[in-house]
Amino acid sequence: MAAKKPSTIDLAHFCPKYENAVQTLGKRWTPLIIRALLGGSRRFTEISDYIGAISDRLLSERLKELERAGVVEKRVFPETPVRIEYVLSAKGLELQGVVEAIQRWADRWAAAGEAAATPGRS
Amino acid sequence: MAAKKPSTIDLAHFCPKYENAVQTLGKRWTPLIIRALLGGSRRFTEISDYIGAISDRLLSERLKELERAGVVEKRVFPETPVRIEYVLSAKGLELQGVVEAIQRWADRWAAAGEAAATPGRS
DNA sequence: CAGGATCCTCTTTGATACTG
DNA sequence: CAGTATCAAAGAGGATCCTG
Repeated sequence: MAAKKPSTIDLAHFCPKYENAVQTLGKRWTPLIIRALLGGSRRFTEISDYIGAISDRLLSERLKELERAGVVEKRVFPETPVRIEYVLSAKGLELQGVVEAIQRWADRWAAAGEAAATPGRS
Repeated sequence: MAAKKPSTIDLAHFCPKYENAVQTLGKRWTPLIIRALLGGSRRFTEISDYIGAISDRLLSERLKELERAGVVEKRVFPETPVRIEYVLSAKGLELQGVVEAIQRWADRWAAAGEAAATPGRS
């Protein structure tokens, strides 16, 4: 079993936009980065601290991806030493709805099906 | 650079629920599987056809993960040959909000920042 | 501070083949 | 039909060292 037939069920489904979005947002750390930036512009180290366990390499990589996707903007302040801040673009800000939807779902179903779960804040 | 300071920004942020949800939903193919099942119960092959490029091994793996997470239920009909259908649980059905949020975002920002993009349906 | 460059390891994925 | 088993290749992730 592996052949790809044209499919039996109606395919009013193929949605490159959705798949694209999922691919952009679904990578590891990305949702956390978005969440970190919803609070306003942040510096590299702040985001890193916020997330905690991410490596510099990955954070750098994700930020670049998000920049390319037009979700995040990078602001460079020519001070000394240079200060750099990341902020959500208009496109990025609208992700708040997605983040909230996930949050609501997570809150509602916390521990329902998984381990007893930690009382952790939401 | 790697030290973990208590962080400068306020951390009313640590949210295991959100992270958990993201981890469950963020794996490759999962969002597509959810989407496939929002249309009702589907058989293994139907989901496979719907998604198109997923391998049996992966689909099987994802379905089991989703079952464990309480998002999907497996129905076995003791016919001959046996028929098996997958359907979203109550918990899974509530993911519609998440899917829609992503969908709205994707539609609004299609191709804004990425390649010209295909005209593909949403 | 804000990363870039490397190296190396652990997963994930995708073919393929086989089963009840 | 509905998977499971196996395996090799690809990719993601982490740690470390190094700049401007």
